Amino acid sequence: MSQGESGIELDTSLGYMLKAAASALHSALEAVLKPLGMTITHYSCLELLAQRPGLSNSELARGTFVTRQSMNVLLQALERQGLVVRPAQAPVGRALPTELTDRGRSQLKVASAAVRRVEQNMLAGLDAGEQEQMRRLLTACIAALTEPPTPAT
Amino acid sequence: MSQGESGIELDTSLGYMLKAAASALHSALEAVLKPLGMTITHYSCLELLAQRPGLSNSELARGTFVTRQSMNVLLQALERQGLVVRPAQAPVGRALPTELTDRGRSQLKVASAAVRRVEQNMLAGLDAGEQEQMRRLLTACIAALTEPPTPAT
DNA sequence: GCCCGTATGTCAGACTTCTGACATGAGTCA
DNA sequence: TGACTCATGTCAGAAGTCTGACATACGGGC
Repeated sequence: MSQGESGIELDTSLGYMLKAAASALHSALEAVLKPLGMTITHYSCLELLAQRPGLSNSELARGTFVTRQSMNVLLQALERQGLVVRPAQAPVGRALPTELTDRGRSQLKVASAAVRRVEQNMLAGLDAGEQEQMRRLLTACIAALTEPPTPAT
Repeated sequence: MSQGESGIELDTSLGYMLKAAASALHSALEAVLKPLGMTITHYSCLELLAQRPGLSNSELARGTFVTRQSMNVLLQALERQGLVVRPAQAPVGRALPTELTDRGRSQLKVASAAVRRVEQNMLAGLDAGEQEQMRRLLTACIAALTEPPTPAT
């Protein structure tokens, strides 16, 4: 069980554990959203639009961690289903501000409740202090990965 | 900026932050592995085999968080490239124990070093205590998501 | 012994996301 | 004004992963 010290120790590697946690969350979300006829990206897009109405295709893509091409495909589907609307012409530049329809808002309401239950379940064993600590740690990781590779101080 | 209190607050949602962190890590890993001609799943498979030689297709799939069908496609490719080997016949049951070849080990060595650098960069701002705390928190989240949905105590 | 449930390996097709490419519009600067 | 850069929307094709299905092998209960 211990013959490869040159590699990364999977059982304690935070990178691996981060992937494991994200994967577990992904599966749990998929399980509750599937009965509602929604995918995770589908839900994420609606949730994002509810909190920040008028986001463009590219902005939605960044917020849901997919490419703008993928988001474009999804938005066209959501538009066909009457869940979101986009103006035929851009008011400024090329960006098309997207808005939720009543139908989109009502679908989101059900999904959002289900997602919130999953998140609360995930955090059931953590008190407020631990949750705040976790926010701190994740924020630090994101910043370190996003910012310049290795800024020599 | 604040008109939707019915949904999940994205800026503080640990579910969203978890996804953001995993996405940032994914991008960073992709960036260092691509020049080596490897994908993340490709690398994960090799790393897993280095630490636990003889894992079967299904076990590798679980360890890398993909389906066994996807892992099967990958394993066939790795076999063609001479990075892993599998016996033609199963020694017991149907499971085929997979092993790294010398070529696989040598490719992994380079990739593993690059991945370790990314992980260390991610954790650069965290001391040993904070890293241990993060392990605890992530483990708790995984357990809560994996175990029974909501066991009433 | 025999049936059944579970786990595995594998093939085939569909779906999702990605990469590559192109055109449009805004801003900067000479 | 004109050239350049950057961001955006969109189309087309490629790559990766998933779902569905089937055959095989082990183990338990009858």
